[in-house]
Amino acid sequence: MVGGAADHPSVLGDYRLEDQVGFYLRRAGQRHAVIFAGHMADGLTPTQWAALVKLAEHHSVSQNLLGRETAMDAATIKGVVDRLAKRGFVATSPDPDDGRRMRVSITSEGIAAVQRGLEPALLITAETLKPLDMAERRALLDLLRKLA
Amino acid sequence: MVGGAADHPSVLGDYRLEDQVGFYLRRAGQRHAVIFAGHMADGLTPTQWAALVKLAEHHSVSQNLLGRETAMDAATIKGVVDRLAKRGFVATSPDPDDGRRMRVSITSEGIAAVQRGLEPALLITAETLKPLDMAERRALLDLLRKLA
DNA sequence: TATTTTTTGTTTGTATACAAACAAAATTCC
DNA sequence: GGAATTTTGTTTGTATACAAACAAAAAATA
Repeated sequence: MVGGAADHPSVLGDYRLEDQVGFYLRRAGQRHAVIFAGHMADGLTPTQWAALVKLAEHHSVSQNLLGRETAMDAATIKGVVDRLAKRGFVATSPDPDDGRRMRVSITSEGIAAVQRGLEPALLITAETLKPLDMAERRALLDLLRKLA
Repeated sequence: MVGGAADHPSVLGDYRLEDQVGFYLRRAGQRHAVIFAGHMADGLTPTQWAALVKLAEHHSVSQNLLGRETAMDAATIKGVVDRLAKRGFVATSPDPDDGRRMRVSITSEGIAAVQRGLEPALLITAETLKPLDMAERRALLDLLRKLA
């Protein structure tokens, strides 16, 4: 007799939600999101923060490229940029050299927001990794990098 | 001179998006979601699948408890249950012993969907973990469990 | 040059995810 | 028994996330 425990329908066999990576990736992501929302300045979301950080490095990139560098597809990055623009952290202008492109650049207010968010950002990463010792943190980062 | 590279504004110091767990948790979750959507039967989403699997184990639980066991808050599990109910995979009824509770149970069609989804589900986990060897898979699961 | 393909951005629709505010029922505490 | 608290579920609003369909511009190719 295999996979037919008395009080469980045999449909699932040995399959358990608690054995699947996807389940834990979702849980870990949720926990991180809560920590992020609890610490970040100006109510910036993880994706908004990612976009601002990239813009602080590049100062000006096309909207889709910004999305690629921050792991967001075209539809998602558009919403993020729109919301950042509405708050004055980012400015958009048509690319004079390419009629398709929308150039996105960070404003001085956006830079100020990055400055306010930097300490919280470090805290967020530290708090997320708090359950792990240093070797485990390195291992997790390595494994996630391989996975993505 | 620290943190002031020539072509980078010094705002960020040593902070890099690519060093933060949150960024990789998001990326890994996205990759898993794509793999999931590419293989799962009946167009079931990860959360819908999680709910169905839990219901296949329990057969009948309250809506909020189902949410807790599948890592969804009250508002989220409601939407998931509503959509599963609309497709006939799940049935809801008021709990006779507790006027607040909504009892959720899996239907025979829901069980059939779980049967159809089981092989894809195993494939999804395998494909997600493909970049890692066996020791790394165990390590990742352990670390994510500690994290969540 | 003309056609095809690719890239870029937009819009719509569906599905998480959570905060906050709310109502109703059950439980706890005095 | 009665009041305060907790639990359960709903609704609204905001923000990802992606598929699919579309349009416009640029690049590649014949």
